[in-house]
This record gives sequence, C-alpha cells and structure tokens, in this order.
Amino acid sequence: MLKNKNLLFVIVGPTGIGKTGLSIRLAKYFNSEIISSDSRQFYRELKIGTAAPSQNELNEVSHHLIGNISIFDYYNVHKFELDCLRILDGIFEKYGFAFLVGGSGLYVDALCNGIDDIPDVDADTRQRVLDRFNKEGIESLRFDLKKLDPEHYATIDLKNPKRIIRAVEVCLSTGKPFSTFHTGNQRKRPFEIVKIGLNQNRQELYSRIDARVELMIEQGLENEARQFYKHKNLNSLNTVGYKEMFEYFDGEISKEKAIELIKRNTRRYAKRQLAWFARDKSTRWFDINNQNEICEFIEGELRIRRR
RNA sequence: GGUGCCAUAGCUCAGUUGGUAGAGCAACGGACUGAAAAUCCGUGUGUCCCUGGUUCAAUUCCAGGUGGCACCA
Repeated sequence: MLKNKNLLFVIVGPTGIGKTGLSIRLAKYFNSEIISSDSRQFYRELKIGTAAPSQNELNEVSHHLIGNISIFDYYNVHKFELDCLRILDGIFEKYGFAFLVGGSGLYVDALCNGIDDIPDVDADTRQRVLDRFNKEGIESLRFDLKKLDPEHYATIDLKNPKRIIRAVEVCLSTGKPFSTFHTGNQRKRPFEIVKIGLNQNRQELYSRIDARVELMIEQGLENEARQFYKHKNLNSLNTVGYKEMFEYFDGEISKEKAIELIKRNTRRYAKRQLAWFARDKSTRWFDINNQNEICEFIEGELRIRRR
C-alpha cells in the first residue's frame, strides 16, 4: 500500500512499439492490473486487426476495457472516463497503484485531465445535422455555426467537418453555444499520475509495424474483416486494417495494395500519436529497448511513496 | 571489345530552345474537448553521376571518364 495518494502509471506511445508486452511484464513484476486506453481494442469483435492482447496474455494479468463492448455499441470518451474511474477505485483498493496503457491520446487525456460535461446529443438531432452535411456540404453548417456560436466559430478548424458537425449538434440539441460548455478546467483527480512515453528509432518502429501487419495477415485478418464486411459503414470499423480490406472486397484495389495501405496508414497513425503525446511535457520518455530503465523508474516512483 | 540509349528528390519519372528544377507515390511537421486507429492543416527534403571545355552564365551544349540497360561481336 502506498502512503498517501494512489498512483496511476500511464504508458503511452505509438502503435506497434510494444506497449502490450511491456505493460504485461510490468504489471506482473510489480503486481497490479492494466486498463486499456486503446479506442479500438474496446471492440470485442476486433482482435487480429487491432493487435489486441491474446487470451494467453490476458490470462497473465487482469486487463480492463479490452473487448468490453461490441462494434454495434455506441461508446465515447466520456463513458470511457467514467468506466476508468470506476475500475480504478477497485484496483487502487487492492494495490494502491495501476497501469493505464494505450495509444488513444484523447482518451488518455480525458482520464488524466477530465473532460467538460456536455449533455448527450439526441439521435434525431445528430441524424438531422449529418443529413444536412451530406446534402448541403460543410459550407451550410459553417454558416449555421457562425450564428449559433460565433465564439467557437472564431477558433475552430473550419475545414474539419467532424468539428463543425459536433459543434452544431451540441448547439442545436442543448439550445446553448457549444463553447459555453468548455471550461478549460483540469479535473482534480484523487490520485497521482506518472506518465511514461515509449519511443524508438523511427526506422525500427516502421519495421516493427510492417512485420506486425504481415503477422495479422497470417493470423487471418482477411477473414476477420470479411465477417464484418456488411457492416463496413459502422464507425467502429472505420479503422486501419479493416477499411483497406473493405476496399479490397469492393474490388477497388488488390489484396497486395490493401496490405501496403494498411502499413502506410499505420505509420501515419503512429506519427499522429507521437505528435499528440509530444505536447504533454510531463511525460517521461524512454526507448523501448531500455526496459530496465523503465523498471527502475517505476521502482523509484513506488519507493518514494511507500514509506 | 564495338555501337546505341540512359544517368535529375527515398522511388518512378518530367523539364530547362543555356539564367541552379517539378509531378505522382513515399516521407516529414502540426492541430485535436463525446464516432479519435477518426477527422483536418501544412512542408520539396536535390553536388540535376564525375572531371574538364565552350560561355557573362552549364543540370542543359561538347569531350573524356564511371555506372546501368539493349543490341552486335
């Protein structure tokens, strides 16, 4: 047990770097449990293409939020925040510290800093706004947003449909400007957070990514994707590894091309993750090959708090 | 060995009637408050093979060299 506050180790890094393997070793060695902050490993149907931990790996250490929902479910970052806090209570009670591991930056931040309370948008409004976007394009929604929330309009990325749609949705369903919900406040958490970033030489990372994609193909990614081909429009399936396979099934590209695109899109995803995680200056970065250093660092953090 | 063609970005190639160069793909940088593995924005990164010659000026023309390809021996 820790002396004062409980402690959360947050392990982040680009896809394919080896977060899963490392975190299992750490959780076993230090004796605690793992919560996943990977927005695609939540889906129980997606195993191969998301490189979810295997059954053997799951048996080694208790994992949370892996395969906890279906691709047909609606899930979001706020639900994630609540789920995490609930699960953490249990883990802290048993061990006093826990590991959060995953590459979805927005989700990690939602847990660490909190996210503003915004009422859910009802399905009708969401559909109406989407329909308008599809029929009239982004211009029309931009025009609306300018009237509904000039403050947000001034700062938002006006070329990004998702941002505009979301803002208009919230304005319409709540009757208040979207920006009024943004407090900019960091939530105070009843636990301490230590962030560990994993990185390595870019070329090595890319080799690992390529090898992992080849492995997914061997493991049967094509079959896994084919099972859900008829649901390809689900948001949960707008995911690297699946969307390229769907293009192949559509007859738009060859299988070889699909594999090549999965590799490329995974590389691009990894870069976006690195850009996101680089913003948080409190993150302590390690090379994935220096696992002893990481171990010693965690040991040290625990020792400080144990007396 | 001879003849011809080629040599320009990481790759495939375009181009400059002589004024130091540009496409596609790849790559790189960034943003991010409830669908985030999503979505969006930005960036040419170059001894134009080497050495000489002609010229105010050579990646471009000429000569030689090197490397590659093709054909003939």
